[in-house]
Amino acid sequence: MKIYNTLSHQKEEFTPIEPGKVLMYACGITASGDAHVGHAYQSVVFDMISKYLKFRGYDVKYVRNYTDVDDKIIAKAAQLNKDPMEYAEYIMEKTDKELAELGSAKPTVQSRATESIPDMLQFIQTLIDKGFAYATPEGNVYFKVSKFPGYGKLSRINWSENRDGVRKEVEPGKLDDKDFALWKAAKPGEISWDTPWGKGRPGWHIECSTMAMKFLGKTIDIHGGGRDLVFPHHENEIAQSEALTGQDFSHYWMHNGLLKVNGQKMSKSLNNSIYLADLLKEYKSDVIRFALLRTLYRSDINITDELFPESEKHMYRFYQIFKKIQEKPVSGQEDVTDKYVTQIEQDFIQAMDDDFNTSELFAKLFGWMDFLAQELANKNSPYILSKIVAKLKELFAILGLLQREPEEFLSFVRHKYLAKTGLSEEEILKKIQERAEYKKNKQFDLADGIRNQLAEQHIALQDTPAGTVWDIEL
RNA sequence: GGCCGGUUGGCAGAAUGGCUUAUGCAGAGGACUGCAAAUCCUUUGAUGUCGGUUCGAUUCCGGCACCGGCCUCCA
Repeated sequence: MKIYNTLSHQKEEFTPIEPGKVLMYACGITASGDAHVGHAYQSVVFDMISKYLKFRGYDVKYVRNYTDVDDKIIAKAAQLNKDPMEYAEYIMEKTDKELAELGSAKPTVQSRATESIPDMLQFIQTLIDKGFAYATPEGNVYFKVSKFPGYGKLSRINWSENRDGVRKEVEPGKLDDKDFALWKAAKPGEISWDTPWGKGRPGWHIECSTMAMKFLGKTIDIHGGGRDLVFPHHENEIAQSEALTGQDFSHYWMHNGLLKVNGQKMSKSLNNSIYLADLLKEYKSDVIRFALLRTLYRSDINITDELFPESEKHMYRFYQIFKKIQEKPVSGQEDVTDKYVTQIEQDFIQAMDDDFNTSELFAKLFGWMDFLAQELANKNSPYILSKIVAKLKELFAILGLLQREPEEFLSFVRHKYLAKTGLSEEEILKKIQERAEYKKNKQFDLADGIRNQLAEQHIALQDTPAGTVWDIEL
């Protein structure tokens, strides 16, 4: 299988360090606020990757961290007049719940920065001993970037020609403005840990390197995160890790794209975030995951007003097809069905093996769904449709899609829209009865009047051989 | 200013040195229907620009234009 490696800027054949095993680390969330859809994207992408690798037979160890101490958390907690650790704890619990509802499995190890402080201190001390880092009288410890020749290999940043845009922030004791903090001295009253350099707390980058090595080893197979982390976070992780061990930190670097809202970058500073909790109130996880995975994981996604509704429409149709198949008496031939099922799995693997090409996969999914719909209409279908559905459910569990009871999904959506119209099911059924009378008397104008009136409220009436039924109009 | 990425039909979004450039939405036509809707079937429509390499380029290379990201907290 092929994986796009940010280090080489191209797709590479994936070869793990140890055959059959994958060591993967993905940078998670700083617990400084509610999770937004960007966090959801990262979680969905790496969840999918780890599940697919497992499906392909790898023994996957996937570590994902929470940053539970940093400037933002301290600032936010102070603003709320809360203890920073308690505040971080609250955010992490909330986020865990939301991500679970989103359908992302817990990583093999979910680590927290504050649980690995001694490991970080040792990491930093070794860097100092090796001459890669220095402590300042203020109690900060910086990594000496000029000592690490490979600096910039991930982000291809070129310091000698990159002076203009750099923030010239005064940090006393820092020898070179490209050096970055491994350890930060605590301001009076701030949360801190005792160290040989004074009271302080970790710099941002050190925790990921430390935890990746602690749980996975000196060299790992895949390291990932959002693309906004390439520089400086991942570049700095490489520098400090490889300075420490003298070996490659990670063989493959994978970065998911970023989210935009109506064409504008979504960021903390612009304050235009869409929060996961709000999204989950409105949409089932299938809808969100489908929307996020329709494009390649490396691409940016622009969230428009149509993105989630359109995705919901597709999922509604898919579950409707599944439901009809559920209700259909089972018939068909094993051998013919098995052949089709095998083909589905082959096509699935072919798309996913190509750097997790979910876009191509969904193109095929639409084809499979069309096929099911066709065969559903075919009275003499030679296929055992429920068996095909079972295979689709098995495969799409990897993406966290189509796992629900169809009726659960359908009625959720139906009731959501019904609530918006203010109509009850009883009222609609009454109107259908009323209209049936008009129809019987061939008073089509009056019958159509009722139908149009309901249509305005996005309730569609459908005259079927079995009578008139209603459905929401998405 | 530096680095990176992008520019595919009305929109979204894959792929590819030639064979029909996916898929979804929208549009068109049809089946079905009292008429519709839903559903199903069929279908129109695109590779920013200028050069180069090549028998042949949307695809490879280079210039240009435009857009975006990063260089500062960020998934």
